[in-house]
Amino acid sequence: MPKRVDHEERRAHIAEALIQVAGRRGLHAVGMRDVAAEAGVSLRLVQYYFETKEKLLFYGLRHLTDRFTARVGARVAAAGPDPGPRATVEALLLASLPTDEESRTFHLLYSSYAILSVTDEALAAQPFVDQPDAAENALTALLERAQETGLADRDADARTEAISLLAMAATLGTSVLVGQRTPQSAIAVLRYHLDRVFTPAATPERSAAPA
Amino acid sequence: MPKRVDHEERRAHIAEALIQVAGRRGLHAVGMRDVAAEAGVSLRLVQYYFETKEKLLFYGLRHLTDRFTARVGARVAAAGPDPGPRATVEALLLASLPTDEESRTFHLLYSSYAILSVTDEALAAQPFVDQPDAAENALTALLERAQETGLADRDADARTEAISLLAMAATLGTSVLVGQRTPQSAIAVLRYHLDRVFTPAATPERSAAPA
DNA sequence: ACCTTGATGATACGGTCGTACCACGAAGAG
DNA sequence: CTCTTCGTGGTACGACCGTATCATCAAGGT
Repeated sequence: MPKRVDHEERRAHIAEALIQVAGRRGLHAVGMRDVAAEAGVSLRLVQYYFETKEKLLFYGLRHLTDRFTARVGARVAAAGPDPGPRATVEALLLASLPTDEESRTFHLLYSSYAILSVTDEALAAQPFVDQPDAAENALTALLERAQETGLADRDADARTEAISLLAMAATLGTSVLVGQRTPQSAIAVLRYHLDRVFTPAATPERSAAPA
Repeated sequence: MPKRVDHEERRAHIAEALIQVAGRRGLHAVGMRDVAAEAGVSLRLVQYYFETKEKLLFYGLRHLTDRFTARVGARVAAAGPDPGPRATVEALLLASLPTDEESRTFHLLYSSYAILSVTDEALAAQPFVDQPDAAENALTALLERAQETGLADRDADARTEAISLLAMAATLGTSVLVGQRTPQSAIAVLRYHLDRVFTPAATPERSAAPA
């Protein structure tokens, strides 16, 4: 057999090129030739590793969400060992705001895919629809745990608050993306609601509330 | 001179066709020939009344926002003569949710335009960027007025709450659009926050608070 | 009556896009 | 050594898209 190549690595490299060029010119404007040029390979190779453009786009979406999930996880981990629920939730929400180039690209492309999926049933059947559900469940669990330990308002509805926080983070992110709002003002809005849901109480590290 | 035609009426008709076909197949997929066929005119006429596709798209955006503004106004007016601030705000927010075909199309296309504007500077310079600001200011004023009359929580920050409500309505609308959430659950989330901001107090029609 | 001018139709042109086709190199298997 | 097979390049094809061109019709003004 001739020289064997790691197909998965190649696909990841090409998908990365797709994300880069799509982040600059928009997902709608990217062609196979653009991706090939960005990846530094020939058009034929893009066809070789992804038979069709549709499959390239699907793989690109998967790659995008995987990378972003890892990024959010790293941000949460960077919040420190065993952080309080508030710090965890804040890290989670703020990580999704388009504050740097990578998160900006993610936000733009994820939104583009979501809009595309409304009129493209093949895309709507892709896995990224349950990604928001996972975030919602995780955030709900965090809030419920905070309520049980007395760190969050017990009168609040955890799931509704989780949905609300994620919904706000999404639109605020878009507002930042289109230049209507600054990242700082978006963060301020989110903190406003975190202050409302989380009771000031003791320091987050302490578990016992002083009554 | 030959038969004179109302250009503005023609443009509105063609723009309507653009909105219809874009609502079905997606804004990215619409071509001039599709618009011509939907409007029942020849391709040449679309070129005649809009010299270029870019101008057609710009006009379509304007037409879309105008129609939607009128729709929201009608919804608010339908809330009854001199309704309470809560009823007005609720009508405002619920009118933007994609609950029927027209609002669904609006939400899809407005989002498409917004995403396009991130990578298309000519589109970013279009007027629709200040539309959200107007809604934000109007909603802020409504909340402040409610606070002054004792109908809303005075400890809340009116502008932040206005931003939050609009942000939630936007993302919740998108969630409904992609089929992730039902309109009812979206409405429930919005009502949850309205219940929080607006004090139960007296009936909205009465102006004097009992305390 | 004629001529100007706005409105409309049919069609052609250049470009781009996704995909298909064909050919060649290179590396292990026999 | 040769042959099979994976990887790769170059290029052509057919379709579509936005735009431009040419021609025709119709309705007033003079």
